[in-house]
Amino acid sequence: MVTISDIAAALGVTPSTVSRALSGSPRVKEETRLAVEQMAAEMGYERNVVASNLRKGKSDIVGIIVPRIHRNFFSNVIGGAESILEAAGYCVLICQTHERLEAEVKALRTLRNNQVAGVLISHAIGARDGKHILEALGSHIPLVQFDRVFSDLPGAKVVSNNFEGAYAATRHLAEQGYRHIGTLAGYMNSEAYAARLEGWRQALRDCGLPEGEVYADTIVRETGFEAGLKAIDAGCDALYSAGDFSALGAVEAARSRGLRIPEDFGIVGTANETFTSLMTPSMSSLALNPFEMGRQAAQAFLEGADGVRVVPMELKVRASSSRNNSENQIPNNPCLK
Amino acid sequence: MVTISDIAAALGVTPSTVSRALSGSPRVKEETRLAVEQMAAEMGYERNVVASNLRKGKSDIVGIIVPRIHRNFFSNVIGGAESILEAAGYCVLICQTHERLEAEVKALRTLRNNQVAGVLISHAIGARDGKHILEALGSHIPLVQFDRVFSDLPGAKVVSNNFEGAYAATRHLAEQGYRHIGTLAGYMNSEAYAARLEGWRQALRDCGLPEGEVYADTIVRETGFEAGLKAIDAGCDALYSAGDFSALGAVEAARSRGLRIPEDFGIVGTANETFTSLMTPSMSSLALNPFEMGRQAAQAFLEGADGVRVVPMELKVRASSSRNNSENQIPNNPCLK
DNA sequence: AAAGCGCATGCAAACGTTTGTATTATTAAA
DNA sequence: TTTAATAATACAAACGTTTGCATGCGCTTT
Repeated sequence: MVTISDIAAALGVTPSTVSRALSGSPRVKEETRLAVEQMAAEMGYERNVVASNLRKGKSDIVGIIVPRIHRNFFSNVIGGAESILEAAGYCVLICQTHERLEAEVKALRTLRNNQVAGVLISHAIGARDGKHILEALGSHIPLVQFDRVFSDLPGAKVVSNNFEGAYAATRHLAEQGYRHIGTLAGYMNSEAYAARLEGWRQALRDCGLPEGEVYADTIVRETGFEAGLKAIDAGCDALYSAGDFSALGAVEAARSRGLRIPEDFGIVGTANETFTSLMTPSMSSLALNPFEMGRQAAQAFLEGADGVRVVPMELKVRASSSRNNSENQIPNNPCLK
Repeated sequence: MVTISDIAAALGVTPSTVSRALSGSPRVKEETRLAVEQMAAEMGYERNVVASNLRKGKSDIVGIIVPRIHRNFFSNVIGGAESILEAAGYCVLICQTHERLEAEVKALRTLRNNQVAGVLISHAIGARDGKHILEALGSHIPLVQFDRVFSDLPGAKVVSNNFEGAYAATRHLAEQGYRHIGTLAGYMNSEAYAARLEGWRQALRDCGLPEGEVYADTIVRETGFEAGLKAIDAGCDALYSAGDFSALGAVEAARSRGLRIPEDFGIVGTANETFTSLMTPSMSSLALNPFEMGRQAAQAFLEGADGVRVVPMELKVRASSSRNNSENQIPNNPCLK
């Protein structure tokens, strides 16, 4: 491997001059810089980033910690963050926690030990608060949280307008003539899920509908199925689900009870997973905007800005909630596109 | 940050002894090791891996380069590799190429500059051969290729039994009584797709069916739709598709021509994407075993072994190819479970 | 008792870069 | 022409770890 010393020797200058020339310091003559650059190219020099990182005390790596990369949402966040970070000369190191707190702590340790320039994180369900996070990461590495955030942690946060989104979804169900709208809620230690629950609740109130059933901690297909059965037996004719997989379970529950969708039973999920548009009937879903959230998180890191950024959600109306009862339409639903 | 020198000073020994103690060298007394470990824990020491990497000339990072992380296949490969590598004390750095050769080359450069311990890669469609790869990565970093491999590159390779899998899928269609079976093939510069094409061809021969239509370079939904229309117009009553998304497109094409699935038109995709089991009718698919491929790739890296490892595929028979024409069943199809 | 050996540790040089300070060459001002 | 100021480069010390070689000590062997 060719080093700056090799280049320096070849040109009869010192390594420091070469270093400065290559990093664009104004302390070298233009002529020298050109000579250095040409020689570097000629000799096939590439900067040893490990040495550089050691000396500078930080690297050009940004860590991204997510529960699972194969979730559409997270892989798109990563894509969005990557698009910004790559352009800014960073490379990204991706860690999965599989929803386990220990894995999250371990990932933070690993990133700290690698002296990453910053960390973008969406917490594992297993994480209850921000204490461990700060302890594991230390306080001098910039931290940006997205989607699943802890308000007690410092640094920037990027979230969806979960309240407004769930409100719009629920209101849409009401417009379609459903009158007994329950919800498949997520984990209540997550602010995002809590906000969706409140949005659902508020929409019911505003539409003059009775309080609906809440089925908490239903995130996956299986629990969605079970909760779906319970909801149907309790008399629900529609569900707003805070997740798509649980919504899918509920669809199967409705089918197993012989209900037609959307005629007898309506459903709106959340996250706009790929399968929602491919299944039959296609499923309405409250889409997050993960790519934009990733972009915003990366921007927040680059700018070193604190504060909360809100990325709007968008309701994708599909077959599972489209009864077309136009007489029930509530005009001017602001969130409905 | 506390360093080994701090620990050494606190104990009245030298940094070298501390270093040896912490890395489990047999050259320190058991007693000393204990004292060092206790002091390290007490002072909250954590090894500076950047410095360590610089000195050792390599890191504990393994790079994984894939076209897109959100593809089910790749995210599962990553999961499999992670499960092995993490246990072995490595952490993984994931890079996406978005199917672009330049991005692949850039990722390899980045990994090399970070002195990763090894690279696991599945090539971008844009990559034509292994020349650029070796040039960008250098020759002293172990390289393991999976799924999309170039035989002209050194190092281990992990592939599916594409020929046998496609053979089984096609034969299954023949068993179900389909008589005019075309194929939606992938890109022919990929050995995996080429092998699937041959498996399809061989199955037709062995089943005494006429040569079928080949629609190459159809990988995505749109091209699958167009090729599907052509296939139907050409008289096909079934398709083996080398991808699931193109198979989905073909399903939509059949629908648009008023054909019933599976009664009038049969289809088997490849990859077993999530949506295949969720759509209606559910789609048969030739499942890859990505998690196992990831495990094998990681193992190959750890063992430093060259050679090719073959991971078997599994045909998932679902509604899109199930006419239940039992009189046409070919007994003892070895690949059919 | 001297020589030989093995064990535990110390010493010091690396790994390749960055950067504060010192030095020299160049130009401008007096 | 001398002096001051500035530009360009050189010098050298870091960053924290690892590791070959040297050292010293206590023990066995002849």
